[in-house]
Amino acid sequence: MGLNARKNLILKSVVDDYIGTAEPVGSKSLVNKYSFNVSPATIRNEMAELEELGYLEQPHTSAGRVPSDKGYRAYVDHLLQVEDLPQKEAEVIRSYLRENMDEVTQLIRRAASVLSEKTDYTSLVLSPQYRKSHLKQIKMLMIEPGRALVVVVLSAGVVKDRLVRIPEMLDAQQLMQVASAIEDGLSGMTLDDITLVTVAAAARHTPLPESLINQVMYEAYLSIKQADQLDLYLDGSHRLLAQPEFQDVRKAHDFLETLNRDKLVAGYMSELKEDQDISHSDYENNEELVNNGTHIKCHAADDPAYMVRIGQEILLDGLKECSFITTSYKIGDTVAGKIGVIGPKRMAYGKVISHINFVKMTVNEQIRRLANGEDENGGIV
Amino acid sequence: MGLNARKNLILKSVVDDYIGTAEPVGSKSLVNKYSFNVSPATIRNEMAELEELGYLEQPHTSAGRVPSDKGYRAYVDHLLQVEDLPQKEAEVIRSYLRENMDEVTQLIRRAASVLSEKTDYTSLVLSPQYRKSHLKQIKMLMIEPGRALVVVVLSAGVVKDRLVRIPEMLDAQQLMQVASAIEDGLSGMTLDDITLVTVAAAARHTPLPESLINQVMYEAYLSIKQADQLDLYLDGSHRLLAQPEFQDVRKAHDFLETLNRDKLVAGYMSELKEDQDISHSDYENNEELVNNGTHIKCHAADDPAYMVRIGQEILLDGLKECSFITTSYKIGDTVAGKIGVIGPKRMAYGKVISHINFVKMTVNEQIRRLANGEDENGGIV
DNA sequence: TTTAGCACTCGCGAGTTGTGAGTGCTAATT
DNA sequence: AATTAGCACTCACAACTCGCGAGTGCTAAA
Repeated sequence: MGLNARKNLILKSVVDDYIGTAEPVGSKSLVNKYSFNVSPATIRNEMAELEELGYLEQPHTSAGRVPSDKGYRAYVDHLLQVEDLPQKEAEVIRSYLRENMDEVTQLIRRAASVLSEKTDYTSLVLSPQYRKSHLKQIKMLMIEPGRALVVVVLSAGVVKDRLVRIPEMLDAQQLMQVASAIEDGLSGMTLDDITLVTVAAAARHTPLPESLINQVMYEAYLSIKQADQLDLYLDGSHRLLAQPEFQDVRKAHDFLETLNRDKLVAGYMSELKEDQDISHSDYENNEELVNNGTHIKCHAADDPAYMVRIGQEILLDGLKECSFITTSYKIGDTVAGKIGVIGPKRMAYGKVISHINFVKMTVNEQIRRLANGEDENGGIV
Repeated sequence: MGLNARKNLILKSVVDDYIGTAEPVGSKSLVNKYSFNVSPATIRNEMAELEELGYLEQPHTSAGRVPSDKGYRAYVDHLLQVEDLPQKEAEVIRSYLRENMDEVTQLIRRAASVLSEKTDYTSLVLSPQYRKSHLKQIKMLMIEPGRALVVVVLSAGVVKDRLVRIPEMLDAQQLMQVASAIEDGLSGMTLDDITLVTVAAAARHTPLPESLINQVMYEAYLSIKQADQLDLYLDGSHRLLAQPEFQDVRKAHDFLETLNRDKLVAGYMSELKEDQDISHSDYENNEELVNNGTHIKCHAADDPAYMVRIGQEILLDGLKECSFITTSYKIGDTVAGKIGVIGPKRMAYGKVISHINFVKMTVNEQIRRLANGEDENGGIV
């Protein structure tokens, strides 16, 4: 199932053109715009074959042709060369992500915002998952009788906290005792491994009566568990309404409705795996195209590793008319959240990928900075 | 500029009908549906007069008529009787807002979500503003050398915190010293009154060298200032796309674009005043309608106090085709955030108002519970 | 004051037609 | 064998017409 060079070129041109115009592209206009040195008739024959092979489809007889999901897939996997971001653009983004930045949450929000703005599509950012992180500290701070702040510090250098109620008769001294008992018992464990039982066991190493401890212990447990809650940040959801494929309000409605179901989307995103099928195949130098039609390719060259889902490959119902490009950012070694851009299948893949890669790199860099306590200019404070 | 009883009835019927159908309503269908005991011709004459007075308008000659902003205003101010929520519906909402609730933020989010779902419009909830609250405590908790958590406790019983960097050489002991010096100097002041100067003055009551203190002091200041940051929660923005007035994608786009500008919308909402012009006027018992055409009425009977902005009265550009109903909820005595529903001008005012009132009451109630440490069933823990 | 009657208006949907960009097929050309 | 000119055909789309229906305002009679 290989394609010759000319078919590749035609396929690429069709996709490029369709990305630009959103109009079915025909043989004649193709010849005009891309200065092939063959006649429209030849292109026609080739296009007919491409259609037979499943890379193109016709909305109706005697309109031009439109890429199929498979066509987009081939385009993304083999025909697209991703360029680096222009220096100037890169600088703008970098400085926006550096300025006055002191919390991971804020960084992530800005990443979403800048991605959406620069690509003109909708961006999605998933907060990091801490399930595999280790608990480093757990402190409890008395706010007033009956209320305390539980502070959970994780190995990745991340701090989460939560306001809780505690028994009125517990004083600050006693609260600290319980907290440090729990900390002693749990520190070093991963969040996944901490259960109500382990917390209870740890808390029991205290001279205080159980009646006092129980509630504190339970709240501590909840606070720890809450630390790895997934948050989703969405930005620029209005932008897709400007795309011609969403002129139909019903589609726009369904799209937005799906996106607004945070938990569903967050769950889906967190399940996405990058390390799927990285066989670069024997495709090379635009000479031959190999595609088994189902595999999802991922560019694993470590740094610019992104993943593209096209159309039906997206398992969320309202988004099957879209393409979704994601990549992971890291806190520490393993903990990672995801950054993504969603747009029409007809999206400007090259542009989006280069932006998403750059944002991912900058976010990683910046997170490292925040953790190491460097200031905005890279020096140590 | 009074209206007689029949004109009022006609106006009310027109608005009711238009709310239901989104179609211009004509004299004949009006007579059919609402069993007036006069002929269409009479209604026509009355409607013509209502148009002359500015309460109705015609999209084009020989279509039916549609309420003008002024018409909606009269409807809302004088013709609408707001009913209480059915017991059953109320119970559903109340239990949803009570279940597993332990943070104000979570409560507010749920309030937005339930409001949007039950009304089928878009809801907006503004976090409380703490500018007038007093600082009660400020604690600093050492996380690791060079990093600390600043915890700010306000009079309303609200706790905010923020992760900051501090000089590496500062130890836990010293950090506490600085923190308690600042707390001593500032506690009792309102957030509005705290400035960099007052913080600096407070921090100076410490034996530590200035070089160490300065950064800590500055971070403390920022943390305090950040505590009264406005947050906006938006829910159900897709729902308005189902309304016929947003079939035009451009309108939908503009609407969403405006709503997505959090800071703009939050700023606008926070400026909204309820205590504007409460002259109930001499209108009574559907006998006479008085309206100066510009004033914005507000129902100030303390508990169900809401405010309605219609069309042009909304000062945000993308929302001038909408109506916006807001009310305030309270934390403690003075600190308040806002709850709002935005929909087409043709919105089901009665339904929305009764929902918003109930949600507001329940939120108030629930906040009191959270602050007093009562559990979900109303008992003391 | 109300209403019947009437001429008038105008959006809307259905039907018609022309145009243009596209197609596939075939036969001639390279 | 691959390419291309030529041609008949298809089909979405925009423009136009036309009739219908629901609405109007006005006038004159009840």
